[in-house]
Amino acid sequence: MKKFLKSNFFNRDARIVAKDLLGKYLVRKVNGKTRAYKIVETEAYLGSSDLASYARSGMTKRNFPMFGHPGHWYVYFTYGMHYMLNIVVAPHGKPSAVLIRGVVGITGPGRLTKQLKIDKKLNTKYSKKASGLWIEDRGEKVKPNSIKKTARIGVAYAGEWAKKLYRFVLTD
DNA sequence: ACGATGATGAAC
DNA sequence: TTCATCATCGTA
Repeated sequence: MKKFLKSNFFNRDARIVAKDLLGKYLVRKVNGKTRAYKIVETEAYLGSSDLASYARSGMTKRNFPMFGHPGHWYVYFTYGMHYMLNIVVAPHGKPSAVLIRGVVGITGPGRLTKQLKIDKKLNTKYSKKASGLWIEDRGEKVKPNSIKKTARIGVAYAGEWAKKLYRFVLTD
């Protein structure tokens, strides 16, 4: 049973979406080949008050997709080398997103985008088959006690926000 | 464990 | 113009 995740799934609090994405499948179609990757690591980034989020200092040329509609991809370039894959969540106008950090077999957000050939061409595209990148629920149950909550990675500068347990990892 | 990498945006 | 960053790879 495959169920395509629509915008109503993403139109919720970033923390809820981040947790619910564990065990779902990121599906990538490139050059006619379709592959599915089980999501095992995510991070939630909240609105403009979240000091760890790029939305912290208002809208910029890079972060504007976060202000768009839930269910759109937000791909940004960082450290001059890596693309990061996020899905825009929460109601329209509230700049939040979920960073997809890892899937089964691929650890790390930069490696994920490299292996799946994800770059800025997908930025602001809607998560659907026609975009070549979408998310499916394949009916797999996730046990609540197999979800680990930790602090987010690489955000030590964010004061109190750095301590919040907004990273979700599927441990089995 | 540490430096190089080098786009983007903020602070100066 | 300088500095730090939602990371990763090479070298040690």
